Parts: sequence; C-alpha cells; structure tokens
Amino acid sequence: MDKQNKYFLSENNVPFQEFFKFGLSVDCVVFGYHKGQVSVLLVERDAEPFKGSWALPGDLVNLDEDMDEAAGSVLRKLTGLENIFMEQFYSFGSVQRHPAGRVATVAYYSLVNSDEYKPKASAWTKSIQWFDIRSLPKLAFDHDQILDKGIRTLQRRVRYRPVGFELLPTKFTLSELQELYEALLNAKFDKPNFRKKILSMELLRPLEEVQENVSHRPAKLFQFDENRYQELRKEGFAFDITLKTN
Amino acid sequence: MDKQNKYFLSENNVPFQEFFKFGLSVDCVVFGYHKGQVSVLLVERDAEPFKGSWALPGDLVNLDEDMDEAAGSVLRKLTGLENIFMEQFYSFGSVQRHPAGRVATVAYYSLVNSDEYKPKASAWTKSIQWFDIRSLPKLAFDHDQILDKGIRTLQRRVRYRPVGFELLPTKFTLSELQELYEALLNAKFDKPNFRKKILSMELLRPLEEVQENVSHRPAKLFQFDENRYQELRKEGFAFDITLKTN
DNA sequence: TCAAAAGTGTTCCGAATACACCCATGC
DNA sequence: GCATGGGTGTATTCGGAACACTTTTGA
Repeated sequence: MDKQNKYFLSENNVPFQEFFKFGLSVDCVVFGYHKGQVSVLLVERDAEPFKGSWALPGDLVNLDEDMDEAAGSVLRKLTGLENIFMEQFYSFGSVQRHPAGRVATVAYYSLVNSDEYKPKASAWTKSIQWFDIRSLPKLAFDHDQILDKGIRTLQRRVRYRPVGFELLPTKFTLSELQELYEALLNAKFDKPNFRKKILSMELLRPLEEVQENVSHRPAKLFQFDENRYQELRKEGFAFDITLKTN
Repeated sequence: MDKQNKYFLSENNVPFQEFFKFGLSVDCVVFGYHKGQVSVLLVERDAEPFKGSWALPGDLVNLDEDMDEAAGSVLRKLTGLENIFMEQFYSFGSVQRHPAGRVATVAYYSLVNSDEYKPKASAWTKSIQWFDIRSLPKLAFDHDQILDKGIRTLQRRVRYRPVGFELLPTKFTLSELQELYEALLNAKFDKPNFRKKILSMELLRPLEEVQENVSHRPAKLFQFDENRYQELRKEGFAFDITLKTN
C-alpha cells in the first residue's frame, strides 16, 4: 500500500486500493450478412443477471489479458469464430450499467460472412442466434445502446473504408456488392452509377470466373485487392462510396 | 461471494473477485488553437511513476463516478477548464501499460479556444503547458500513442463535423476559419473556393460587425449557427469540407 | 422467344477547381 | 499612393445523376 500510494497522489484522500475495484469487459457486435439481410449475433444468457435475456457476446477481461486479445477470445469461446475482422468502436462506463458491480465495457464490432457459419451455443449461453437488425429483441444490460451505436458506427465506416468486403465471400459479383451496401445503408442505388463508381477506384480485381447455375447472363466475379488499397492509401486516396440514394 | 458467483459463470474457474481488480482512468487530449498553431495541453507529473515526465491530463475514475463525468472532472481539476467540448475517441487496455497495476484508460479529446485560457498547475502536477503538436516531448505511459490517435481522430472528424468552431472565438472571420483548417489538416486551400464552400452550407451567420484596428480592409465577422446545423442535419445534410489542397 | 439480370453508353447538371480581378483600410 | 489582406466573378473541368439501351444466359 505504501509502495502503491506513491503512484497516485490524487486530491481526494481515497485509499489507493479503492481505485482497483473495477471490472472490465468486452462486448462484441458481430455483424453477418446473407442475401440482402444484415444480421447480428446474439446469445441467450444462461446466468444471472438477465438470465434468459438476449445479449451481445461478451465477457470479463482477465487481469493478465490484453483488451484486444480478450475481444478475440470472447468471439472464439462464445461463437467459435476465429480470425475475424474486429475493431473497437466505443466504451461504456456508467456507474449502474451492471447490477453486480462496477464494470466498464469496451465495445468491438466484427464482420463475418455468415453464409456458411452456423453458430452453436457454448459455456454460459443457452443459445446463440442471428437476428435481422431490423427486428431486434430487447437486450440485457445497456446492450441495446451498445448495439445501436455499433450499427451507426458500421454505417458510417462502411462508406469511408473498404470494410464491407469482410461481409462477402472472397469472390463476389458487383450486384452482390451493391445489395450489401443497400442493406447496410438502407438505401437504393442506380446500378450503372454504382458500378462506375466502384470500378473507377480500381480496388477490385476482376477474375476470369463467372457465376454458375443462374438462369440469366452470369455475372463476372471480383475480388477485393487489399494490396492495391494499401498502395492507393499511401498516395492519399480516400475510399468513399457516397452515392445518391434512389 | 456466493451471491456474486451466480452473476459470472465463466468457463475458467477464476474466483469472481479476481475480475474486479482493474483500475479505470480517463485521459484527455486537450486541443487548443491560437494564430495558426494547434497545440495540446500537457502536464508535468509530480508523482511516480514517470515523475517529471510530460503526460496527458488524466486520472483514475472513482467507483461512484460515471466515466463521462470523470472526464469532465479531470479537465476541471487539472486545468481549470469547464464546459468544454469533449468527446470520447478510443480506449487502451494492454496489460503492461501502467507500471502500478492493471489500468485501462478511456481517451477523450476536447477543444478549447486557447486565446484567453492561461493554464495553471494544480494538485499532483508540477506544471502545465501548451505544446505545438508539431514538436511534442516524449510522454509518460503509452500517452504518445494515445495522443497520436487523438490527433488523427480530430483530423478526420473535423472534416465531417462542424467541431472545428470550438477552437475559435465565437466571432471569427472566414480567413481565421480557413487558417484553422489549414493548421489542423496541415494543408493549404484556395481562398475563393474555401469561402464559397463554407458559405454555401449556410451554417455561418454573418454579423454586422467587422474587424477593428487592422491595416487593411476589415473582415466581416461570422458566427457558427448551431440551430441551423441541427435543422439541416434532420434533413439529411452532411457537413463536409473536403477541398483540394494546394 | 421470353424473362431476368448483367453490363454499357451518353447526355445533363452541378459542384469543385483555377485564376484573375476589385475593394477597403492604415500608414 | 501603396502595401496588405478582404472579398468577388467566371470560365473550365470533372464527376455524379439520370436514364435508355444492349448482351448473355436458362428455360
């Protein structure tokens, strides 16, 4: 205590240990996308408090664990997902946000191509499920607020950074890309203009392959070119798909 | 403990209390602006660790204090500033970022019209001082990293939200505004084009007043119209001052 | 041949750029 | 008058918007 007290000489005479009584958690807004629908992965809690309620996947951080690391662990343990795009977006720290004590939480969002991924419950979750972001249940804690902020953050970032591609399979058609943006931003774009805009950036590598088993002219497949993006960024290029919505 | 254990049934069998051993702090990047110079307020620490080093103003959060509230308090206690624009931007939580124990920190930035404000040291700070953001000292803890992220965040946000005005006096000339943006973004703009762009948004209310005691044609004074901005926002207007840099 | 979606081209319009020029003030 | 910044006008360019059109496939 003496050793510690010399570290924090704050005005108020609160003993040092009083400060080290916070819980720290990470919560994750996992976005998925499939055929025009943007969804979010929620878990059904099998523990108090809010047992039986839906909540964002999240957990307390261990003392010997970096925060970013913890975020990855949560995802792996609660959803089985690994090596997924993840980014911190906001932290929530009001006094009464957790009934069991003072817990601050750092929120991350991650992007998954939900096509193949079939979630499965684990540990202290009764079940786990995708929810369309247009019809969400009431959530535990302040997770409604966190999720809301997560959605807004994604909608903003997706316009200025090429993160949307994380929600698609590696190979995709331009129409699929357009549908994705329309779903994310809840808008409609003009097809020719969308194509021109996205192609003019020269971030998509056209493949030799085309769609198969479609009863119409098969579409060319494209792939996002990460290297190209990094190059352009160095030259001051700014990704931007602001287009007029119909 | 029994009561508490039912709240967190996580996979690992770490006792519940082990999770409530975090310190939580807030750190604040206070931006100031004066005559073409963007600066940041730093304090010289008068306590271990890093006694004598420059650091961002920050402090541990009290258990009964909301995080946002704490951010405001820090500013008031360490700098005397009150009712200042403040926004959270990122959190830092690696295990070893604080030598005294596990402390996660939530970073805020705030914007001050530094013209009149003369900082004065207080509490556990030896001194407090403005530093031009182009020549910064090495900082304590991971504050270099926090400050760097703060600067980048401001540079991004200032282009898409009318926050820059917080750095100017209530009444300002268009040239002053342009200089501010040029300093923030480290760029040069074409004067006629800058004016047209900013005036076309109709966010500035022209006043009847003009500059005084200048040995050239006196400039008109303007004022940012917050109400007008809120109106426009509802109609879908997006603030944007992306201009070609000369 | 028809439906369905892929994919292209062209005109129009507005906003950003580049740049020349005029205006008001103090000294 | 002239230096100094304030302030304006305009031709040009470029990119987004609107919209009509052609192409390729399966059935």
